[in-house]
Amino acid sequence: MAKPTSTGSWTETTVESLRSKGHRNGGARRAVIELLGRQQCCLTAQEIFDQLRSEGRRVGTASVYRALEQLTKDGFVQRIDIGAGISRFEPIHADGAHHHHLVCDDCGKVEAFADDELERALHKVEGRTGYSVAGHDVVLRGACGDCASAARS
Amino acid sequence: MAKPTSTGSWTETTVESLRSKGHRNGGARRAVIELLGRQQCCLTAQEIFDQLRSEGRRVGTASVYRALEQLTKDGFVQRIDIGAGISRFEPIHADGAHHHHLVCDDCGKVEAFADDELERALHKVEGRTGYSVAGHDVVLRGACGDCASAARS
DNA sequence: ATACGTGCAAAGTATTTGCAAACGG
DNA sequence: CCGTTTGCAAATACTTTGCACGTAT
Repeated sequence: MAKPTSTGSWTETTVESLRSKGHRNGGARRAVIELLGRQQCCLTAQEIFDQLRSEGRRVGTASVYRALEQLTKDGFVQRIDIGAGISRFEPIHADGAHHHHLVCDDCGKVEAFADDELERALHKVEGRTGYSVAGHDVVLRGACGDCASAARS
Repeated sequence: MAKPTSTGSWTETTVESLRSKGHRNGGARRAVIELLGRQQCCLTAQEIFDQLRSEGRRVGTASVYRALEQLTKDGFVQRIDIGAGISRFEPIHADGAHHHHLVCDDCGKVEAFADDELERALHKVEGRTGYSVAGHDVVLRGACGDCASAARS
């Protein structure tokens, strides 16, 4: 369970990689990258904006969206669509470790889970599709423990 | 392979079930249900609206959205979030047969695929989550055959 | 100094809501 | 008849775009 994830590595790799592509290291995008690097799971654009504001940074929503779009296009961030009209974003770690999401339809809570057998099954299917599959996304929807017992009582 | 799926059954079951819950059988929702029942894969709300209009029905977008929301809540329709801000909808068939989606990042094409091993792996994981899982959704993203070869040339 | 990056405000889309009229049972 | 359902239009929510200014290199 305790995974030796060097917390800062994604942040550093990402910043360095952008730099080597000739991008500058401006405040807003840097702040977005650093915030994402600290997260364990996905955040909405609004959450990122609010968090940065509450840290005192005078960022604009546009910069957050622009940074996320660029990071997604360059393969550093995965965009996850769970509910209609709200996108969530999380870092893609270089070591290939990744997880999927478990959503409570009731309270809206989002949690992560990982499963090797599922990954293997996905990988097999991907080879059969005729597509050049770049990524996948699995969402399980249902009632979380709390909401399920609340409903039962 | 040949499964005796009586094509109209989902439509009928859904209408009947709504009726038994005391809902009426008005024109707009009925039209949405019938259209969905004829589909093999998912449609966007806009596609449903356009299709109904082109058939000469004077439906409003609101009715389409309201019908879809109700059908989703009652478990007759699955909502699928592929791209940001666009939801897609497809009937949930009673026999449990269902498929997942393959999306081309390039041209936006959406196709369906099904895989038993993947379903088994999902089912196993679902039991371990602590959630009461109501449904799942898998999306594979990448370049379809056409777009991949176009990029290569 | 010179582009790239940024913040603000306005625009653009997808979806939801308010309400009076239409309609099914 | 009565209450659900509907269509329209206005409102909302999230995201994108235009533009002048700031800032890293």
